[in-house]
Amino acid sequence: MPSQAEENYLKAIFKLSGKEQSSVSTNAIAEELQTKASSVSDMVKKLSDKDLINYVKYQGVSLTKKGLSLAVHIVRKHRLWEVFLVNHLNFKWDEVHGIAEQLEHIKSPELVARLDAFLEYPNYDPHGDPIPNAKGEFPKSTAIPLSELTLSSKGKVVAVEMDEPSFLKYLDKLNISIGTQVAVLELNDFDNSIDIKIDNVQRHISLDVAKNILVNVL
Amino acid sequence: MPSQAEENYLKAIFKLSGKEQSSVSTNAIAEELQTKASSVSDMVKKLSDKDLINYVKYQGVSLTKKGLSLAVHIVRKHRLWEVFLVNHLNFKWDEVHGIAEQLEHIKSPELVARLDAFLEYPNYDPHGDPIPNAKGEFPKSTAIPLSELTLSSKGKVVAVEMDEPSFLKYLDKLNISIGTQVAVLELNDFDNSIDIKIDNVQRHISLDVAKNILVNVL
DNA sequence: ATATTTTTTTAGATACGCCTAAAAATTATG
DNA sequence: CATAATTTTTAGGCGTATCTAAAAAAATAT
Repeated sequence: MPSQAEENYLKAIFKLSGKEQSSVSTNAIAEELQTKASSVSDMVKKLSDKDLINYVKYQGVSLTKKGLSLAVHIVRKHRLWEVFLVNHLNFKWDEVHGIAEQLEHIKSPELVARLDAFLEYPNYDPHGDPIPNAKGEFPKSTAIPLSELTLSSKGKVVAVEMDEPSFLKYLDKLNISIGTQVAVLELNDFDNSIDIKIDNVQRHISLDVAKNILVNVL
Repeated sequence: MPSQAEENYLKAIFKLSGKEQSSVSTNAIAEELQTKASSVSDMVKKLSDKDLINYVKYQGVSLTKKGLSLAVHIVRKHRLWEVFLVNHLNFKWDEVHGIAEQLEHIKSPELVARLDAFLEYPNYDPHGDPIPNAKGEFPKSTAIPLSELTLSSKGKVVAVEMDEPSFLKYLDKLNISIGTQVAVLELNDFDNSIDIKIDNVQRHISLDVAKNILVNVL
């Protein structure tokens, strides 16, 4: 049974690997987990011994089948708990990440199954992130980053890809939440910022922000 | 902030101290936590340094005000989660202890407050154990062990004082649950066992079992 | 292609929480 | 009350997870 620290490493590697599950560097993991590269080197050796990651010295790491399955299951628990916190305990979307980080380590398959049922098998968490099912399969998505919308096209916000409370509060201020419709008014070449219309109000957002907002093209 | 291990020690000391919060021996703690006396000696020193327990070598330990407050708060979390698991996730009363042992260590005062509200401020957990409020105050109780009922008196089961699944399943088999009415038919002096009537069926229970069932005299 | 910079690993240390074995203190017994 | 039995503590060790500092490897630049 993986320790809490091990689980956090697996989750970080999963997150950093992205869709293509590409190789991840020691430094990137250290940055993600706010720790030192030397600590990562140590841990990576252990995870490799346990056959949870593929690791060749100086060449980064990737998850094995076993490691991937574990990582996905932790993500599943994290997101299910977030749904519970927001939908049933009335937390706001920017308040739940830290608590879910703790809850995701609770070990009880039965609990996960019953929580999932209690929540009525949600497909997305409060940030619009997909929740893998018990088999580890993610719901299909056709969402693209807002930053890739073309001029004068429209989109509906379906997810945000950053959990930092400050970012989420910023979106609240802009009146952007899951379901919000946006229209692209202007693409500014010089800094790649975008002018958008929300609820008939014009807003200006940076590339960094636009990259972290996922939309379905309308 | 106390570690998970420290919290478990505080909880064990609280439990063993009983109502009068009397002094607890190293060995008793080791037994309760299924660990070695030497480990307890180590930990007890640390908790004493942190001013969470009173500790004089070779003379057992007791909780300080600070330690007591922490212990009560952990008990509060444990029991609130048990209510959630049974009332909302449909677990049976013998299935929740282990899961609650994990959940009780989640650190978020806001979560506890909201969970409490969601559960509608319960006073008792699924085993009938009292749930302290946010201030750490326990609901008053006039319950006594079934073993202290007098001949031909009646009582209503309000709590059971043992979490072991095997014990709880045994009670299920006897048709004893919270709310069950029992009448004392016979007190057997030789082994202190008791004959009781439940739902018009006669049952025979040992002193050990009777001690762990709390009743209100009717 | 050699030197410099960056990344990664190793070496050695620390805190935590546990263990076994042995010593010390306390309690029980003849 | 002295000796035996029990309880508790200490001493020393181990695994986990972290760190700093130094060495090694890889990537970059001149």
